[in-house]
Amino acid sequence: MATTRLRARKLSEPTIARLPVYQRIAEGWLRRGLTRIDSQQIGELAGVTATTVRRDLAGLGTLGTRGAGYDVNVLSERIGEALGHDREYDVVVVGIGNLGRALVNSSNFLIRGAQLAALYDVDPEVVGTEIGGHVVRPLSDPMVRATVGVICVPPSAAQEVADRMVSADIHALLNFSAQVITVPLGTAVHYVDFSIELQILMYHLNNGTGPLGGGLLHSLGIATANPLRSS
Amino acid sequence: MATTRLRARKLSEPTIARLPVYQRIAEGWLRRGLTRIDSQQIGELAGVTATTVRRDLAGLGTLGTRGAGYDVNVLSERIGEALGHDREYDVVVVGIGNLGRALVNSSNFLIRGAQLAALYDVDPEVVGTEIGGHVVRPLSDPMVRATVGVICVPPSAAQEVADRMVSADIHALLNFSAQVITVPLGTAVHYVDFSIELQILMYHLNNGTGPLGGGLLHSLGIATANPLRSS
DNA sequence: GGATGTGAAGTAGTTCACAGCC
DNA sequence: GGCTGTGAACTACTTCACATCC
Repeated sequence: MATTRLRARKLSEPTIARLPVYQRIAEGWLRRGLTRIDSQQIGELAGVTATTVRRDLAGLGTLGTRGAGYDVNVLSERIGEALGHDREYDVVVVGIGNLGRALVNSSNFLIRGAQLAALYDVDPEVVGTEIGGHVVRPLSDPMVRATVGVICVPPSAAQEVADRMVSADIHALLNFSAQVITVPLGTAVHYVDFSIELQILMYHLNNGTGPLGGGLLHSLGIATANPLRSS
Repeated sequence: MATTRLRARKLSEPTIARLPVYQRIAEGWLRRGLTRIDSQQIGELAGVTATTVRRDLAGLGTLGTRGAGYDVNVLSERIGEALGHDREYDVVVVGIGNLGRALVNSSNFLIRGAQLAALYDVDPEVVGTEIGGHVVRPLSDPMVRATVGVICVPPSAAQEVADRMVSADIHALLNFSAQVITVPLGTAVHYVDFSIELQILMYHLNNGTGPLGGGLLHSLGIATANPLRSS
């Protein structure tokens, strides 16, 4: 076997969450014409220590050069490989309100192998309109084949939409509704909840602790989302 | 000193991120007319173990009843206190595109003490229109007094907006733009990045690991956002 | 010289297992 | 009997410190 492919050393969950940030930083430097970066610089931009950066990157194999840091091109490429960006992921979005529209139109959402497969909504005003190069379909239509389902509907409709997606053999859901949903084992649900971020910020404001207070040098920010398992 | 008020046992970061979820669960039961819940049930709904739930809640003082679980009313109230929901937080939102609109109109964003103070945008088409009961102001206007600033502008404008907010004495920022920003020490920045959630999902899809694979019983979901410190 | 990559140490968070109370 | 609250054990992640290589 070649030594290059399949270095599937399994990455830790915190590492996986940081890699996209490092990649974005690398691309930023690339755009500005810079070719090398060191762990110290990445760390400052990402808000973590240089050691953490090095350990995270070491998990992808040897990709730095002792004494000279990392080549931003190599860096970006290897992170992409590790995260599986060389594959294509078909994404369906259900619920084309402001949020759904924001996601579809964002230059930052459907990237890195993720491509839009279809849009659905129930509102007759919205169905038939074209957004992001796709005509919005009625939710009553059969659901197209896809790998990832994005739920942007009001809480009351979230479970039903999730059920439809699971029936359509979609086993990775991104749920933006403030609604805990239940799915069969083997289906992954990631929750994105803006209000939780806000609440965490409020807690720290209220307590003078954490990222706010003067104390800490590297204010490690906090992530949120919430998981679920099946019944 | 009284034993009740100011049980400021400092909570761990993961705990803080889970409390809003527990609270939402409690309110869901309340709405359905149920009055008691146990750690097992909360855990199943939140996607964590019962032990974790109990340890999290123990941090708020004694609020359960041995043998009988938790009173959902008390639960919701105490979590609210712990997170500082009894105070009011003025929020300004800059960038009233689809995302800004989605946030302001969401029934889930400006809750629990957070209240909208002002909206800003640069687009003359948008300035002057009314959204969520507030007239959108031009960004050139002086920034109102507020506790939290929400950044929903394109990446290229993010740093400038952040600078404006910091000048206006806003020290807690929620950044939805895919742009790493720099702020003085003492200012907290939380990043919300949809694409990172999607990328984490893609990683797991690609590796059959984590929340997806059959193995784990409680698929612990993963949070994202990213922190930063100053220069 | 300078920055990576990594054993070893330290810290934080989770899970076990059970005593304590209703 | 049942479920909470918690010391003790364990696991995971981070940080230190330095040998290693360019």
